[in-house]
Amino acid sequence: MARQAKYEELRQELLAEMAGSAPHTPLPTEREISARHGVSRNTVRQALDALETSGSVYRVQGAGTFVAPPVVSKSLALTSFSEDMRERDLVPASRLLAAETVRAGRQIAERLGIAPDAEVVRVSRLRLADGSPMCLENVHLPADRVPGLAREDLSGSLYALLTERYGLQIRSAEQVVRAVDLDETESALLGVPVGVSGLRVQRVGLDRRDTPVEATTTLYRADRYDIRFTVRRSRP
Amino acid sequence: MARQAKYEELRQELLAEMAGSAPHTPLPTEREISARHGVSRNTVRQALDALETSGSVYRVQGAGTFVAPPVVSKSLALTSFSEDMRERDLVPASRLLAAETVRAGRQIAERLGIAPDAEVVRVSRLRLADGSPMCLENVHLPADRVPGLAREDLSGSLYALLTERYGLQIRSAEQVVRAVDLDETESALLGVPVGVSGLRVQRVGLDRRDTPVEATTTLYRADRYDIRFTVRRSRP
DNA sequence: TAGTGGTCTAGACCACCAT
DNA sequence: TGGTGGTCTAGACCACTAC
Repeated sequence: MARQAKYEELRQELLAEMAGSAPHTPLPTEREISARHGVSRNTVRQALDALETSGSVYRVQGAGTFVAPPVVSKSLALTSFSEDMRERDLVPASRLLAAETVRAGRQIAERLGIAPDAEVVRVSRLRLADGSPMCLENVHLPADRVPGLAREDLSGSLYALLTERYGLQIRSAEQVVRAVDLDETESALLGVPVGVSGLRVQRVGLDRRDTPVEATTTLYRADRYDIRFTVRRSRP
Repeated sequence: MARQAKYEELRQELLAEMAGSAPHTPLPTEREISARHGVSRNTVRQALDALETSGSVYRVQGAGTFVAPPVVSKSLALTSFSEDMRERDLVPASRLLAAETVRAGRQIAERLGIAPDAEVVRVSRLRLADGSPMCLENVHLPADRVPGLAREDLSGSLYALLTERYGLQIRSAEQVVRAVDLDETESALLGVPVGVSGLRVQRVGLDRRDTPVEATTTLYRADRYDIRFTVRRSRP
C-alpha cells in the first residue's frame, strides 16, 4: 500500500487551516510551520509549492506567504469529462453513438504515432450535463492495445475502463483548442441552431512514457462551455 | 545584480546536451549528473523538475529520466502578443484603434476588483501577424495606476511599458477561453466574413500580490489561431 | 537590521522497475 | 536483487522586504 507523502498530508492540513481566512492573510513562516508540524523546511516548501501551483497561496520573497484571493480559475489539469462536469456542479451522462474498429487514416495515425492502415477503435459519444447535450466526443485508440473494447460497457468513464481493464494510465495530454463553425449534423446532435460556433478540443493522451494512447476530438457547445485556467510568467 | 541560480544554469546545460538525442534516450542518473556537475542531487532535481514541467523530459520511477518525444505543445505560459507571435514564427505588429479614459462599468470593475464608477484607461488595438489581422485586443487598466498612459507610445509591447514606466509587473493571469460569433464590426476589422467564429480570451493580469492590474479581452480569428498546451494528471 | 522566502548541501531511507 | 527516481532531514548562506 502506497503511504501518503508527508508534504501531501501537510498540504491538506494547511488548506483546511486557511479555509476561513481572508485573502492576503499571512500564513505562518516556513520555519514556524516546520517546527509546529515536526517536519523539515524542505517538506514545508514542497507543500507550499503545490498550494502555489494550484493558486491557493502566493509568496513574496522577503515578506511571506499569503492566502490568495479567490480566483475564477485554478491551474489546468487533465480531467475526464465526468470529473470536469462535477467540478462545475453539473451531473454528467453519456449516450453512445458508435463503437467500432476502423482503419486509422492519415490524420489519426499521425496523432497516435502509428501506421495509417493500422486498426483503431473509435468510440463516439454524446455527452450530457444535467440531462442536456454539452459536447460530442470522438475517441480513437490503437486497436491492439484495447482488444474487445467495443464490446465493453461504454456508458461511464473511459479513463477508468482503460485503467482497470487494460492497465493503461493516461498521465498527460497535449491539447489544441480552436473555435469552429458547427455543421448540420453536429448542431442537431448538440441541440443548437445551425451555423453557431463551437469550441473544438483535440487531445492526444500519453502514458507515463509519453507514448500516445488515445486521440480525442471533442466539440463543445459554445453557449454552455468555456475553459478556465491560470498561467504564470515562466522565466524572467 | 541577481546571480543565475545553479539549477537554472544546469537546466540550460542539460537542454543543450539533449539537443541531438533521440526521443526516449535515457539521461544520466540524478546521482551521476550530481557528481559530474559538482552539485547536490536536490539541485539536479530542481533542474529536472523544470525540464519535466516544460515537457522536455519525462521520468519513470525506478527506471530513469528520458528525453521526451517532440510535442506539438509545451506547457502554457503567460506571454504577450508579441512573444506569442514570435514563438509561432510570425512577425507581430499593431494598429492603435483607441486610447482613452472612461468609467469602468460593472463588468470591468468586477474583473479588476474596483468600483464601477472608478476611472480606467482603455487601450484598443488591432494586432497583426505577418502584416494581416490576427486579433482585436481591448485592455482596461485602473487609471490611478497608470497616469498618462493614453499619451504614451502604444505601438509596441504594453507589458514592457507597464514595467519600465510604471513599475507594474504582471506575474500571472486568469484566463477564460470561449468560442463566439463575430459581429459585423469585429468581422470587418479582422477581415473575415460576417458570422464566422472567433476565439475569445478574457484575461485578468495579476501582480506578485495577486492583485488585478489589467483586464483584457482578445478576439482571435478562428482560422488563424489556436491554443496549444500540455496538461498533466494532478493527484491520483 | 531583523526576518522572510530562495537556493544549496550531504547525507538517508523508501517505493518501484528491470533483470 | 541492484539501481532508479521519490521523499525527507538538518543544517547553511543568500537576496529581498519591511521597518
